[in-house]
Amino acid sequence: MAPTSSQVRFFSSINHRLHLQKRAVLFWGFPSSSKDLEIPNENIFLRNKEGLRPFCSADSILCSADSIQDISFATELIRMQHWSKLKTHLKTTNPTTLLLQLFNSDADPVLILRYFCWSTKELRISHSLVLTGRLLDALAAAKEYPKMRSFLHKFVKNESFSSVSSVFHALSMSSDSLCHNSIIIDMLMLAYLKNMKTHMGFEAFKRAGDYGLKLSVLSCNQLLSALVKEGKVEDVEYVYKDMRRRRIEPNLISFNIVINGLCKVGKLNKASDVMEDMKSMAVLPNVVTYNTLIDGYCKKGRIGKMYKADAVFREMLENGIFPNEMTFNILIDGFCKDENVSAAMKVFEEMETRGVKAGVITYNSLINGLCRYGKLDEATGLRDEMMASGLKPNVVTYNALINGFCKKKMVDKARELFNDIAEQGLSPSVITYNTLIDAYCKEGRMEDAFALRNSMLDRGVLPDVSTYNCLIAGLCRKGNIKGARDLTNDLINNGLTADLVTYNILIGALCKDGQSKMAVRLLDEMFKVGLSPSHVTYNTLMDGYCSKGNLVAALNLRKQMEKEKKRPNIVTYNVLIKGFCQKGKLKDANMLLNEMLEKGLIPNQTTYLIVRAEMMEKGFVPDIEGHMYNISGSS
DNA sequence: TTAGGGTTAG
Repeated sequence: MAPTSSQVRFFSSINHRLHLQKRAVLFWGFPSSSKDLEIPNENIFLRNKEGLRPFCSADSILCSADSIQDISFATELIRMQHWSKLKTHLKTTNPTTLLLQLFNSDADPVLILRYFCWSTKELRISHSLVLTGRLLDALAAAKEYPKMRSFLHKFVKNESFSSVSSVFHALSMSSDSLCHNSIIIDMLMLAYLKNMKTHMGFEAFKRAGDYGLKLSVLSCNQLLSALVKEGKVEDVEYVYKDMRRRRIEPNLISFNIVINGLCKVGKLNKASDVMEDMKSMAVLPNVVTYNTLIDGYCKKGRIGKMYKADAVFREMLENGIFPNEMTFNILIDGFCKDENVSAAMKVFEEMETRGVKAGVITYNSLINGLCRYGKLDEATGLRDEMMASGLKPNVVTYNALINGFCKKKMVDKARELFNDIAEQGLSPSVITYNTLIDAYCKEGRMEDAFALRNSMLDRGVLPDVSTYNCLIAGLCRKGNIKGARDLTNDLINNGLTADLVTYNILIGALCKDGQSKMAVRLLDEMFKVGLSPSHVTYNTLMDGYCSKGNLVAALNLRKQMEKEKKRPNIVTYNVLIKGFCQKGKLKDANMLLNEMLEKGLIPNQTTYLIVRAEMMEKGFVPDIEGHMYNISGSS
């Protein structure tokens, strides 16, 4: 069989490509030794005087009567799955040559696939990427899509060394059908995504564009969704723009995913823009779109966020989209977290007016809101109301209540609720344990805390990094820094990773102990392990330096913080103002106070207390007359 | 293939 025109086109640069291929080790299977990594020569086309000619061509294989008999015999063995007989047959025939013969004889692609997989597994043969591409092309031509999917899934799962670029390269060598290659790459991208190899899926998306292959919206949506879950919103924006450039029309789901991604990182204006985009493309926002945007404003909005969330809700109603339970849950939770439980209760009433039934999550949000502000009787009452309406509290309901009692320092009452959980046929979650463990630690009852940690192990609930953080913080409060360090090592030995909170706790403890230098070492360590220090980290360290009177070091940290694109917040100013006041530098403190106000930061109760205690009592009148109203905050 | 609730650090 002569090479096709595309093969000729391709193989005009075969020598160069083969050289590259050998260097890049392009295989789909499992090499068992370095020897297996050598390129098999069955695929090599040799240059002769006439031009290009396959080494294993029709002349050399299929024109001999023996070969035809051989291939029919082998095909039959594969069809019957007589593998031991085929193994005997292969003592005289190279397995890869047989594969080529199967391709050239136009055998049923499903049979070729069967042989391909068997020879990979049983004979430990690593078929080249090009041959694998050829198999996929044959399967695509036969529209054997489920088989392709399952093959690609296994390939991606087992393949640990083939780069995305090598796969594309090989595919361009093995098939000249844009249509088949598009289908193959579309499925390959999905396989990467399903195997949690999002970065490879993203690369496949980009390369598909370079190669002019068309991807489906469905697969692009999966990519967008995976990127959102990994928090890679810049990549989400790239894919979204590129989809439009490549004329892959985004559908409602694509828009919803993109809006969600943007909302999750607080890019609310961009999210609104995307909503306008979709309208201009005649894709009308649905209840999910509105819920996503409302939730974005609730969770990531700044000043007046609930006003904006409510405005989006009203717009939704005007556009004739009916809110569902989730819409109300989002608003209720938003108002509760905005310290406005009464507004949340109004939404709860509106929900009923509009005929939307409250669910467990609705009650949980309200109960949690009430608990956060110490309204335990109302919270418990709502739990009873919930049960009366036929809804069964779940572990989240209990966690909210337990947390409420713990915050009110009623730990024994919280423990009673904890015991109720099992009676109700529910199981405490790791969060239930963490909440109680933290409460014990805060009361200094370390023995009870550790006993609870042990009992969770007995019940098969694995402690997570938060469990350790609560205990580490407990030990630090007792001044037991060594114990805290040991427990941190224990955390690591148990296969967990210290997180931002762990570092903040340890840094705080070291600062409190006067060991600011050691604390800064931990800050450096954070960068090394790829953790980004937060406001809490910097503020804690600055507080440590200020307590030691080292204002220069504290101000340097503020500079470093700003370099890291962290704008000083209210706590930063409170820490610095307190530091300057304690050093008697009241004018500097006052300058900081004004700077804070100029930046639009509204001083809180702590600021007020510092100013009153440190400045006014020393006879210094802060230059903030017009702002005193703000400073007293609640006045 | 898209949207909601509970824990830890200043």
